[in-house]
Amino acid sequence: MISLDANSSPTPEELPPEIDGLRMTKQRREVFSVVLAERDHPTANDVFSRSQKRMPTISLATVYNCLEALVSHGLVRQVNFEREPSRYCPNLSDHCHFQDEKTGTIHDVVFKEGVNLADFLELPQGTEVSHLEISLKGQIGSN
Amino acid sequence: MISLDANSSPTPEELPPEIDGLRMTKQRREVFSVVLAERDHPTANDVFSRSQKRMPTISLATVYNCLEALVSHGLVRQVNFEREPSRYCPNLSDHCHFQDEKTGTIHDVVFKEGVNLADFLELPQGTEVSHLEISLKGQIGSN
DNA sequence: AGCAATAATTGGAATTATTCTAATTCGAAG
DNA sequence: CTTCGAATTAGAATAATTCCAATTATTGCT
Ligand SMILES: [Mn+2]
Ligand SMILES: [Mn+2]
Ligand SMILES: [Zn+2]
Ligand SMILES: [Zn+2]
Repeated sequence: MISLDANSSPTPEELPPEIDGLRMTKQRREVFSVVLAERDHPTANDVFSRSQKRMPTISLATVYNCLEALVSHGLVRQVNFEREPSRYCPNLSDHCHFQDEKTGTIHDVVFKEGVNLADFLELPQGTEVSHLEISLKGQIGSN
Repeated sequence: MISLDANSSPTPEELPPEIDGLRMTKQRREVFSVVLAERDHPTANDVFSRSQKRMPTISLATVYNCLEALVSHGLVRQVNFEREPSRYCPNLSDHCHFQDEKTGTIHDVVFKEGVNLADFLELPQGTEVSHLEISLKGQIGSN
């Protein structure tokens, strides 16, 4: 289990050689550590440029490959806002996303204690939900 | 106010020359009537091919332009599932979307009586939500 | 260690939904 | 009827993402 402490995210070297059955290659560790390092929901391109600092030879294709591997193994979440480029989120707890229309900044939003989906949606009974995405946009109360 | 009765949607000719301050050109009426005709959440391309039946000279660019005009005037909703092409929905009531992973079919899902956003989300106080999108994927209980 | 098999990485090309551009056409208003 | 801003059009451009084929790295044997 990877620590998500706000003030100390693992360097690539600190990540184990395998997580959850996923082989952690040098590139995957780099990409994962970049996603873990900041909670700003970077795009693939953001991850690419940040990764290049430590690993100048990494390619954008590899960043996409690594992100896809991490997402499909449940280590990272992919976040979408309308037709904008996908963003990546290291927060695996149940949450959704709010984008400040002024700045573009994305904030994690958690569900209130003990609420669950079926409680507020009129879902056709027997429905098995495998994926849920809630995206909000608006303004932060600034006054 | 446009009728949304399941079994009689307006033909282009039946639509007025202006709705809500939006000038309804021949093409906009055609596109709007196509979106109103079926509740299957067509993509821009779907709308294009359906429109071409009645109006063979309409262009894809125009379909995009018309959909954009209709969406920004609140007459049609734009619906997104992850990175898939946008879809368009004539249902203006408060609802969200469920996509059957088997068939790709999209179903409208309504909120239970009297629930409201702030009731289940831990939103930073003072937040003004201007846009909300909830997208679900999964399987319909088939047994 | 040496070797074969397998998986990951890479640069560049391809894909594709959508947007842009510049020219033409339309239509409301006078 | 003319004018003029708005809408439509065909086609080019854009941009995020995926694909491809070649190279490189890693794993699992002997
Ligand atoms: Mn997702
Ligand atoms: Mn929307
Ligand atoms: Zn998040
Ligand atoms: Zn809908």
